[in-house]
Amino acid sequence: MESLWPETLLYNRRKAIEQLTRGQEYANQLKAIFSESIGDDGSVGEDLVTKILNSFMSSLSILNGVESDEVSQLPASIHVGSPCCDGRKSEDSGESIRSTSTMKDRKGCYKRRKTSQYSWTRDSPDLIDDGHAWRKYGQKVILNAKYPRNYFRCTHKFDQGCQATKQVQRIEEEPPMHRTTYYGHHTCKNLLKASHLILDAPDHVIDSSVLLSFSNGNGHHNNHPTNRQDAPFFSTFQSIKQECKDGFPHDHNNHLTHNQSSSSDYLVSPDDHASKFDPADVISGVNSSCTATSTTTHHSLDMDMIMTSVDSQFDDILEFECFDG
DNA sequence: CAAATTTGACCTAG
DNA sequence: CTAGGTCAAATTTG
Repeated sequence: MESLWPETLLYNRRKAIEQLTRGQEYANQLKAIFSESIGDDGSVGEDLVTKILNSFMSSLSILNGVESDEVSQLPASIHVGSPCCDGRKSEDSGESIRSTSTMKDRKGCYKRRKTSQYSWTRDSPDLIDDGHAWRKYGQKVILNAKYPRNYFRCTHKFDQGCQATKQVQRIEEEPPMHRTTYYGHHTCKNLLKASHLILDAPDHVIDSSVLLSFSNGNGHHNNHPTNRQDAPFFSTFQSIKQECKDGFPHDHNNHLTHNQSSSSDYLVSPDDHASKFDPADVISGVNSSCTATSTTTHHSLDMDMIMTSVDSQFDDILEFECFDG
């Protein structure tokens, strides 16, 4: 297991490059669509696609540069948002044990993430199962929020060292709206890996407009008035867990209509610009340029393909972020 | 009975 | 000091 490290890195980076390249291709296609089918305000979209392309290009060049450089640098810089390791604490994330001290004495064994970790937020009208197994570990009343915030971690935190975490909070009652913020990335091998696009919605449903708003740095929360929009992503997932139980008072019946669940996704990342190679930085760079609105099915499909590329290479690269070993 | 949730205490970043 | 993220004992669920 442990001897596989460099190989895995190489392999994963190659895959990442592959995915990026594919994304670049898709972005090119999208650009073509924009430039030919839209007359008036297509320039905005086209501009954005150009930016996307640029991001893809620079990401690729960075990755390629690293490839030719040296692999040994990777593990150090790859630790993106996990703030915990200053170096003085030998304990590392992911391993279970903390029980050595008396049960009541939890001093020092808290590790708190917050502020400087990449997060990915999704607003959705229903509780959407993202295909991962989550375990609720807390609930908090938040100061100016009407509804409590629920904390989930990956079920495989201890058996597989998966550091993924999410927070779910209802943000609206009337049309039930929930904001889910994801932290960290799944390193667990989970069966329902349902991560990407189902997107088989037939004729009708998809014509809703898509807004992908990925921002990084500074602006923690979404102030953009428009960042709630329908997106045809994440439609059909298998099991809807009951994340609705307590944090979300009534409405126990969340019958998620397939194809219909809309959500808005955006990425928030900290503002530290590491000067070294930082996969997540690269990705977020790509992501941050993916801000586009489109109104046709084709466009949303294209965007989805791009996002799939970005997403999967995100997974690829960050897979070795915390290798548990 | 094991796994998941609840819930108040605990802890820490800001 | 406080808000909010995490822990873990108690409780519930399957």
